[in-house]
Amino acid sequence: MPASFGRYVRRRREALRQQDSAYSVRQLAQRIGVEPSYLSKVERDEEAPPSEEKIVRLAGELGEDPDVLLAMAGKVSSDLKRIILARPELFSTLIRQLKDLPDRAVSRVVREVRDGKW
Amino acid sequence: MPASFGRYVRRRREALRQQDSAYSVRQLAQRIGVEPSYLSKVERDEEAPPSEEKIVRLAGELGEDPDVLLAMAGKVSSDLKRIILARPELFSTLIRQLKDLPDRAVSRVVREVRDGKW
DNA sequence: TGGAGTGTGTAGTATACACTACACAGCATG
DNA sequence: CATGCTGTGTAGTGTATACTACACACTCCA
Repeated sequence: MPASFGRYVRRRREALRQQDSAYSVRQLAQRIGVEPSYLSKVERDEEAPPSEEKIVRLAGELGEDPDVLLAMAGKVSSDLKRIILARPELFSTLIRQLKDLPDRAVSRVVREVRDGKW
Repeated sequence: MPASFGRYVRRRREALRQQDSAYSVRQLAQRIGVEPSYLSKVERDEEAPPSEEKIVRLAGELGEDPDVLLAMAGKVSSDLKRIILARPELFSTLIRQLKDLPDRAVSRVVREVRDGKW
């Protein structure tokens, strides 16, 4: 099973808290715009992960990649969705083709596209 | 604006209905597993599109690409989601890179990956 | 002319999502 | 010893999702 969202957030927050008292549940909750008790429950996986917007803000505060944090919450960023929805046949085919390729191969595609004259 | 989900389904169903009386609201609804009145409202865009499962069955009945029909409903197939969620950094980067490339270029990537020795 | 099939209107429901509001106990420190 | 901060428990809320159940009017045709 993948590391749970809440557990992961709690670890990150507590790590930052060592250096910076601004990372209490209360203060962090305030900065991302939720109630402390809610964040507390989320961190203990007693509540489901919050909305995309809050997760993105959380990622910002924790210095994490929003896409990765969203993934831990089982969500795909809505901007990625929009890209796929704009050309569903193309992207569906491509993504399914890449499904079983190793990371190295996918990375290579990423690089080729970035550098390339496609 | 994109063709609405309901309108599109209705057109498809009515087209098939010309040749085959099995494409009444009632019969089609039964085959996909919903109430006729619900399908009727969906087709008139009075109700939001149904769940992924029903849309996939609908696509099957109408001879449409499930991914395309799902896209019209603003949904990304859950199996695609799972693929992305398994490797969020990689797929997020790739998809964003492909965002502004023309269809031709994306198709080319699709072909290269299909044929290629990646 | 009545029985089957057509689409549709009204009303209601169960579940999930994404939270808030408030209270409370424990610790620390000035 | 009280003030302030820590995390957390309980209860409730508004909105969306994804439908069902039933009834009604109309048309076709045997």
